[in-house]
Amino acid sequence: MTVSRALKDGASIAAKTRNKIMKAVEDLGYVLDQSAGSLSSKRTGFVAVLVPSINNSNFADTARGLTDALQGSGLQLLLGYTDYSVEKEEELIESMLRRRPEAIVVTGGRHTARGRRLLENAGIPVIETWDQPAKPVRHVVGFSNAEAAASLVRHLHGKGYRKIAFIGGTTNRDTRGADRRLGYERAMTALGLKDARVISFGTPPITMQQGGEALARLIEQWPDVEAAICVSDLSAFGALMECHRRKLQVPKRIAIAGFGDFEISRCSYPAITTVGVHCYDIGRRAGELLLRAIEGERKGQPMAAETIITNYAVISREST
Amino acid sequence: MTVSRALKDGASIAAKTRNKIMKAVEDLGYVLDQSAGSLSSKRTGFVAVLVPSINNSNFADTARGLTDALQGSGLQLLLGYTDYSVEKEEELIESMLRRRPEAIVVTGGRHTARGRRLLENAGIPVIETWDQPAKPVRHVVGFSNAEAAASLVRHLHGKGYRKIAFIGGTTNRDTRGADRRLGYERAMTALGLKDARVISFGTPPITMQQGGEALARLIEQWPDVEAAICVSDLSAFGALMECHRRKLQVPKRIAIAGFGDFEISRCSYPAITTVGVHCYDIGRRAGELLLRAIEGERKGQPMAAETIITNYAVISREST
DNA sequence: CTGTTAGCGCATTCAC
DNA sequence: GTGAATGCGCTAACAG
Repeated sequence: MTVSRALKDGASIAAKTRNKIMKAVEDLGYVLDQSAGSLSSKRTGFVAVLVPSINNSNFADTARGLTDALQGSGLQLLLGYTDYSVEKEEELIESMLRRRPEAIVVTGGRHTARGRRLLENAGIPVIETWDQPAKPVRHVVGFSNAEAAASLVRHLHGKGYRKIAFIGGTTNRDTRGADRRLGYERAMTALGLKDARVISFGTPPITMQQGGEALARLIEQWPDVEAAICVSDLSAFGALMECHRRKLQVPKRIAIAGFGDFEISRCSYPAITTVGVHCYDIGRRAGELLLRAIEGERKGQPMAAETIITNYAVISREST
Repeated sequence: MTVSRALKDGASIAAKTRNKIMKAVEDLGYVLDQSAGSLSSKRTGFVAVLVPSINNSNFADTARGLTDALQGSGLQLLLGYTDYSVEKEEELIESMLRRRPEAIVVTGGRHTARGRRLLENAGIPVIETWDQPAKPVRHVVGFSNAEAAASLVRHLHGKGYRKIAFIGGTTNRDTRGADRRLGYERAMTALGLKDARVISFGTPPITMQQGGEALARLIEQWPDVEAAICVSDLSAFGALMECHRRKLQVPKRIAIAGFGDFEISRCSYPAITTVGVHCYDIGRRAGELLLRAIEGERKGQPMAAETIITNYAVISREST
């Protein structure tokens, strides 16, 4: 018991005893066993985080925001990749819960029925991010992808563009991508622009290269198109480079816009108009929310459900 | 005990008993507690993985390769970000070991003295990746960054370039970046090109934007430069876009090359010459190696140290 | 195929 | 400031 205390921080131990213990620890190469500690104390120090993917995506920034927020709290991320599938998400929720995380962060508000049930009954704080679900499980840190995309449509409309197309993936697996398309369609209708031009190409998340190929199709199918909104900056960049190859002037001949404000859209030439969505902040604020929620649980005073809507803004650049 | 068995896969349980148990599990919303299981069975099912960063970097691909390799093995990644610092790495090694991972994967062969000691005494398989250490702790999956960079220099030399510059970060924190610069310098000397032109700009990992700014400096300092090798594709892309802005023709006026074969170098216009390094495969093969090593440990037959050198190759594209 | 016993390595709780 | 007893929830090992 004395050793256990010596290895904690805020315990009262005689300096002499502590030194003796520390020397033994050093000599033996002793390392605390946290699984045993967790079992006994009922605190695992884990936070489960489920993201669709971590490669070339905004979610990497969100994960970093979370990591930073949890810095020094003694909590550790348990990261899982759903690969944009709610079925995979369900499996992951279950396997994560076996590790007894003290909170769980998921991406989006769509889950399988069982996945949702698992979340609801987990007995730990749940945070849904990157979305604004109609019926959240509990806490939310996100924004409406549909509304964000709509605001981009209105922005382009305000600049005089009328024949505006949307480039996205073929399925609705990427629910945020699907929401963006929905927002595009609604905004077009609301503006009296009847002929929505949607190119669906590639399994989400669509790559730079697929963005380029989609642009080729777009030009072929609707040669009179004036502007293309891409489901993400990566595909927008691919589309932009395809324009370079085809000697289509951007934005003179065709305007290109993306979504997400990746570094690439800031640095590319021309720089790409996009919707900035504060990926890092979503993680950061989710982390802060979660710290308060865990604190509440430990004290036996569960936190009331909280919804944080993060900002987004159209960032107008040279490509439109 | 019967319940415990019913929830495993390969146990012999009467179908009737199993159904009864499963029903109770469903009704109660029971979820196994794996920390308790780990304590008892001495298998945590964790694999610790330390990478410098996961944002916009090759390491995200390596992590994905590892994830894929471990798919279905029941092992779960415990990911940590060292932020390119060996001190942070040391801390992370220690905190990871408290979780009793069954293996640990680190990036690079440079560690603090204590970090190395912790790895050596951990009593689990250790894999160093992304490097070819002179004295590995145990297993290695990587390649020589210096040699890879040197081969790029020789490639450019073969194409007729002589005034070849190197753009990298200011410090040696990014040891792989530092190795690449070293390889560049050695190769220049070996080719009889005495005047190495090194631009050090920005804290590693250097961003697209910093790549652009570094190019501006390069042109200013050595207007006669013929080719620039950038420490990574991201900075190469930034440099390329800066050339666009300054109306410097690539590769006519100046050639640009990167490192890492990110998607961006394939898709940008002009496409960027780079060194392909199989990031995903490093993870994948580390994962496979680690599965064998863990299997060996469980059987009490530790695996002999193994070194897997992964391929790299100069990929010549339009930018040179 | 099912059940009993024991113990994994800690932290909680209480006694001194 | 230190220590003894106890149990966290599971699985290994063995018995039946």
